Amino acid sequence: MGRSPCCEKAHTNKGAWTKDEDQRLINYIRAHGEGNWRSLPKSAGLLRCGKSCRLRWINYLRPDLKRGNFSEEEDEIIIKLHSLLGNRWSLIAGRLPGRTDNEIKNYWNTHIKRKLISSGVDPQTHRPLNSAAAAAITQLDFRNSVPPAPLLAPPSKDNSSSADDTNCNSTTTEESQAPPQQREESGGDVDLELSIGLPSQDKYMKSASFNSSSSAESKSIHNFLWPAAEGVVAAPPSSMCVCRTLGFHKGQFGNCQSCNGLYRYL
DNA sequence: AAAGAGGTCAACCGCTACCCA
DNA sequence: GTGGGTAGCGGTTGACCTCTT
Repeated sequence: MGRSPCCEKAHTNKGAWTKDEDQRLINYIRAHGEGNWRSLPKSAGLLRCGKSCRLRWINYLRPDLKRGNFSEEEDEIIIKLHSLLGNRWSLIAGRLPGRTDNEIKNYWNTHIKRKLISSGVDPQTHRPLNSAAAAAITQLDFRNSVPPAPLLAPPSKDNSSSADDTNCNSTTTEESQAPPQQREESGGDVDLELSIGLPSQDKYMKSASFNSSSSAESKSIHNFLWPAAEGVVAAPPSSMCVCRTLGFHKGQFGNCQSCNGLYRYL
């Protein structure tokens, strides 16, 4: 029962990669490009599972990887994005050029979590630790009713659950990965105003979240991340653009009145 | 110096979404 | 519309490293 394994485990190496294996993989990808991971090991002369090759390349060998310590700025970005996206490491990584989802995930678990805890912030809810219990309860409530404010919405201190929010709503089916509720009253919290650029949208276009049909999860991510960078026109899949009801007309470009992002209403 | 504890991170695993015939 | 193959994701593991006693 179940699927056949992605490779013949009896004939594949596991564990740490050797320099020779790395070099073979690098050489092969330089010559043929990424993709077709299943057949790559054989073609490259590697006794590895395709999955393993892909991971090794993406997380370690890719030439555009930054590696090295995370800067304070990166820390802040990760914290902000995590507060909005939860454990969507690949999406978070997409906003940090040169960083991989695995790297960020590890960094989060080993450094940032601790940093937040030591500063009295719950790393899951991003709320002050002493109100974590209350936050958990509120979060459940929010999933059923009150959505969080969108990512780039102008700070609105007095309308935490306005009608606009209802249109740009965000729900998720994944309990453990639900974006924590935006806090509107927690003064000492992490500043959520995110003013970083969008280096590339390719990743989002390709990501499962964006390609999937209009799930609530997709709406959430689109709503948070799609607003275009300066000079960039974003054209989110129509099924996801929950903001279009807020002032767009079909075929037009414009700013979402709720999240202030640049959209095209398809 | 040695041993144990704790931290780090590369790699693996299992699941899901997507693509295409 | 369906099912198989594939890619990608997030969680977990375990080997290795560093620190502490």
